[in-house]
Amino acid sequence: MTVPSPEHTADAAGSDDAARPDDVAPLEDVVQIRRSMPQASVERLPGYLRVLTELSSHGVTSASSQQLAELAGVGPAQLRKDLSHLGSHGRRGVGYDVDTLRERVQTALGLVVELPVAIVGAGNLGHALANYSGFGARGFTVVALLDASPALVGTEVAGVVVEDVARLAEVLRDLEVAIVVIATPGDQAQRVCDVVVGAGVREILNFAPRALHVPEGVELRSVDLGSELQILAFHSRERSGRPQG
Amino acid sequence: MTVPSPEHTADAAGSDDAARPDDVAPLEDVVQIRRSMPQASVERLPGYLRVLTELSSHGVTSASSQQLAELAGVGPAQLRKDLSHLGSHGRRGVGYDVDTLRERVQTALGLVVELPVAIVGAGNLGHALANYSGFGARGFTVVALLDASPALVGTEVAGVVVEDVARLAEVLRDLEVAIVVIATPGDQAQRVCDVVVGAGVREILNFAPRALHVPEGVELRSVDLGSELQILAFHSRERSGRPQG
DNA sequence: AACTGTGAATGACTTCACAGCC
DNA sequence: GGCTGTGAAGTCATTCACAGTT
Repeated sequence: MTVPSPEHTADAAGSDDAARPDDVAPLEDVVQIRRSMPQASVERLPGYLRVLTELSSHGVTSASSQQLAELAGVGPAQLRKDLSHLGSHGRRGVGYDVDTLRERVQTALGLVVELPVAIVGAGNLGHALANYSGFGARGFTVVALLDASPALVGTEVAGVVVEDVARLAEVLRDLEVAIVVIATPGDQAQRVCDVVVGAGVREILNFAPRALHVPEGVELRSVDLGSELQILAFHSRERSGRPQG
Repeated sequence: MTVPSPEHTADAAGSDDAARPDDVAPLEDVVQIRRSMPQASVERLPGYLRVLTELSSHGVTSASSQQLAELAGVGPAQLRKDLSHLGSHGRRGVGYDVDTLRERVQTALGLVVELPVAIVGAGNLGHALANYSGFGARGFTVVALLDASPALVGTEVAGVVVEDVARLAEVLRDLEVAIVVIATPGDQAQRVCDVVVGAGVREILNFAPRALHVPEGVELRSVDLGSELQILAFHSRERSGRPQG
C-alpha cells in the first residue's frame, strides 16, 4: 500500500525513518475515497429502484415514504434518510413523485448506460447466471463467458460463445468489460481475480467460496451460497437447542 | 407510526412451541430473541469454518489469530473477538488448535447433523442450486425440489424428482425440512413464502428479487444477484463520473 | 517473547422527534 | 392535517491497546 502524501513531509525525503518512533501522522488516513453516501444506504438503493419501477409500471405516480418503505421492507425514516443523500426530491405534505425519483435513483446507480459484464466459470452456477434474465432486465449485458474446460470452450450459452479462460485479460480489454463475475471453483478464484485486476477491472462479484484479496481501490463483493445456509443453520440451532454446546 | 405486524398465520402443528406467555409487554422491547452473539459475528463464522477446514485438511494443527484472519480476510482483533463469543479456545502465547476450533465453530453453526433443505423453483437458478456441490459438502442435503410448471414436475434433477408446488406444505412436513430456498420468479415469491411459514419452517433463503415479509421469529435472508451488480455499478460510476448527477 | 481475551474508545448506522413546508 | 428532511440521540460494530497467560 503506497500512500503518496506530499504534504508536511517535505524535508523527510532523505531519511526514510526505519525506526519510526512516536509518529504523529497516520499516513493511511489521507487516502479517503470520497464516500458521498454511506455504504449501507447504497446497498438499499437497488431495492428502492425495484419498488419504484414496479409502482411506475402499475401507473402509480406518487407515493409517501411510508408506502415505499413498506414495499421495500425498511423503516420510513431510514428510507427518507437514504434518499436525502441523493438530494431533496420529495414534496413535504405530499410524498415523492415516483417517476422522478426512479430516474434519480437509477442515475445514482450508474445505470444510464448498459454495463458490459463478463462471467468466468461456465459450470452450473455460471451457466445459470448467464441465463438469468434479471441481469439483462436491470441494466447489464453479459458480453463474455469464459471457462477452463475444453469441453465447454466453443459451445454457446445464452447467446454467447464460451471463451478459453486463458484469453481472459485479452477479452476483458477488447470488450471493455466493467464488471466481472467469478463463478469458478474455489481453488481457481484468486488466480482469476488477479488476472481480472491486472486487466484493469475494478468491480468484481465473487461467488466462489473463498475470501479473495484485492488491492486498494477495487470493489469486491462476495456471495457464498453455502455460508448463507450456515448462517440460517446457526439461528435454527439457537432456537431449538440451548445456546452454547 | 403504525407498524402492522399482526400476522400470525394459523400455526396448526404447534405442540411443543408453547413458549409464549401473555406478556403485556409495551412494544418492540420484549420481543428480543436472545442474541448470544452479535449478528455480524455470526455472519463471519462460515468463513472461519471454511478456513479451519482447509487448514485441517492440509495437516495444519495450530494457527494464530493473525494467520487465520489473513486467510479469512478480516482483522486479527475482529477474529479474536468473534471467537471469544464461543468461549475461550485459544492458548495465550501459542494460538488456536485448528481441529478443536473447527469442531467448536461447526457445533455453534448447528452443523452436527445434516439439515434437510427444500428448493422451490426449478428454473435456471433452482436447477443450478440443486446441482451445487457446495451444499452437500457443507452439511446440507437437498431433499426436495418443487416447481409450478407441469413440464418440470416429475422430471429428475440432481437425484431428486421435481414435485408440484401445490404439494409444498405437505412435502415440507413429510420430510421435516429445516430450511427452504426460494428461487421462483418474483411475483410468486411472497405466496410461496407464506405457505412455507405456514408449514412451520422458520429459516428461509430468498433469491427472488422481492422484499419478502415474514412474521416475527422467522429468519429470512435475501440474495439478489441483480442488486449486487447494481451496487458495484454505483461504485463504478462514483469513480469515473463526478458525484451527483 | 508471543499471543489471546477483553474493556474502553472509536466509528458506523439506525431511529427518534420535530422544525419546516405544502 | 400530512409529510419530508435532518440534527440529535441511541444502538450496534469495529478497532485499539494492554493486562494476563503460556
